[in-house]
Amino acid sequence: MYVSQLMLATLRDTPSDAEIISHQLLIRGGYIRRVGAGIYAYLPLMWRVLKKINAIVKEEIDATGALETLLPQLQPAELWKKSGRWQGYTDGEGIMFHLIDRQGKELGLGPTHEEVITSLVGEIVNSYRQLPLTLYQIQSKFRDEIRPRFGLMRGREFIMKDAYSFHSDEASLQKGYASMGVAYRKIFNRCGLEALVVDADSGAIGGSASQEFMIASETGEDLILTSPDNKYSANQEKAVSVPTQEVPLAVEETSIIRTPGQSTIDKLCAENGFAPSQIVKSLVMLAKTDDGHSQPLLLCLRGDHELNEVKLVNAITSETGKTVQEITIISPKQLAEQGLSPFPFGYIGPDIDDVVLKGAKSWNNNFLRIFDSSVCSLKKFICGANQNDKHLIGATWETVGGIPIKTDIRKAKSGERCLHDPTQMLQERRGIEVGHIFQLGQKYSEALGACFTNERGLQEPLWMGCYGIGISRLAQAAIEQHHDEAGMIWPIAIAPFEAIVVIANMKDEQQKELGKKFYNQLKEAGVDALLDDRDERAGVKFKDADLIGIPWRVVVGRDSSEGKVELFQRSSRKTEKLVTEEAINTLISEITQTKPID
RNA sequence: CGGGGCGUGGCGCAGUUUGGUAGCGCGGGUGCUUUGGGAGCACUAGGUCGCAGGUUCGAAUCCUGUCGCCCCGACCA
Repeated sequence: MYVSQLMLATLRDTPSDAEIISHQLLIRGGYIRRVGAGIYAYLPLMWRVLKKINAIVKEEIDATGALETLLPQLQPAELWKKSGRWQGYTDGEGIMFHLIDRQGKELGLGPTHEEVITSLVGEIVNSYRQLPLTLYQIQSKFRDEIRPRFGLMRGREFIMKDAYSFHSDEASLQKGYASMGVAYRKIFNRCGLEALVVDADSGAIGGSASQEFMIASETGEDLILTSPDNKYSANQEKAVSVPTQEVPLAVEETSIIRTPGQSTIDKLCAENGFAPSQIVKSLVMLAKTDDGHSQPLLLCLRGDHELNEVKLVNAITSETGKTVQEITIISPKQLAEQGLSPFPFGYIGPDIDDVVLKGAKSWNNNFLRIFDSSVCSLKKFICGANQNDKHLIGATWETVGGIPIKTDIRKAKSGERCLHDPTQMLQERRGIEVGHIFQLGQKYSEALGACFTNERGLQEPLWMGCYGIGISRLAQAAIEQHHDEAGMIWPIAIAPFEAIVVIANMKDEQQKELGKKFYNQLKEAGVDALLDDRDERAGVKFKDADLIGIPWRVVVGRDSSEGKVELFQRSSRKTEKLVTEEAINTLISEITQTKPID
């Protein structure tokens, strides 16, 4: 490919709406253009990168025995109603774009494909003899993100590889899940990326075991906790730890103290010399469930801990059997709307009476009380006295009415001890989620009636796994991980071109001729080469080559009269002057070395 | 959804406070010079200032509405 034919559109200025470096470089390098919020066009350079990633993904996923398909993006609502996800995905914070067609039928634009694939396989597969079976596809997905950002990182339309496996029993599912995990490691490896595997919450997709593949990056939206021995790593949403020891409260009697204006943990501690770990923090929140009910929550945590909303949602689900759509803090305004008297915010205790909810217009009339495990082990503590400007000091769980539901709803954080080895402390890093694998179990097959006949001749819902890779996100994450001041530095396996031949001065016939000859030889050797034949100054061409991140650059310039060219490696910035033949041989062997052996 | 900010040639921005009929840099085109790290000079094209109303002799500028986009937050009372 000649650069003059490439529609290369590099920008000198950094676009004002791009926040992170990878996003800026993608736009400056002419890889993508924004079409709308969270909607991007992949320009020719980008499409080449995506195709290279796709090829690697296909090879590795094919190698697991999976079959490639292409499923519809436009999906009837009734499928989603069957699985029970329509409401959650379209109401409130729902993420699915949806519409009504001219017949008045509801349709959704696929954010994921469990429903379609499950009902499809359920229709086609009848017997355990046809299992296991894995199908996958690479295509655009649509998600109406609350807030699209960072270019391709969180777009509303993005490219994803999704695979679904079907099994006749759990053991087979676990085997399939494991082999997909191995394939994922190979994929990220081959793409030249350092990926971390972490335990994860399965979130809206559901299911049991689940792991995420993270590209370590400061700009990542996820917080990861790892142990120094690397035996434990988890997304903070899921992470567990041994809480730090609390400061014991040396108080004999239970008493009420006046604490005006001390409605926060910080103020309370500052005024009275308390330690945050001696305080029981009581939060009142509201959970909207998929059956349309609003359930008030009373949550207790140690003063030095933070609520993990993901764990909370899971706790509510396992306690009530209902799916939580949304959790919000209860505001004075909401209380007024419910016709309730104001709560003593900032002074609420674990034993606040359900009476305060009596007469609520649309809420349940009792609190669902969930206490974090670590708060429950406090012998004596300080908590709100359920009256404005008053706290209870020296309280015990007996004096505040005992412990209702006790579970883990706390965020683990760095510096806390690991469960598997208490001598190790958790460390924090940020990551970009590029892959996620789940053992779904029978959740979807049950809901959609996708059954097979098992060895005993009985009908049984299919055992399922699902496995995603964000292709377009992965491409951008690669830049986040590989760049310098001058621009991108693509890992060679996913670079749009492997080498660029720069003719320094197009007016010099000798350079021009040698450059083209060199380029043609590279092409013949199977190298993905680019020839910069533009009538630009050499400096411009160097800047562009650096910016768009081509791994190897060959400069045919002033030394061409002696039959010499310059070989430049983008990643190491090393330059070598070589005679033409030697340069070609060196380059070809460097490039073919890094290609996988088929 | 809450808070903040921004919409002015293709891109990045100034001008808005104090209304007077639009400017700078980059980019584009032409010509000459230059030719190894985003060249120089000259000429040139390109904008009904997001959109719709209103105020005014006169609106990019003031008022009202509306649309779009960006950033922060949406968890500790």
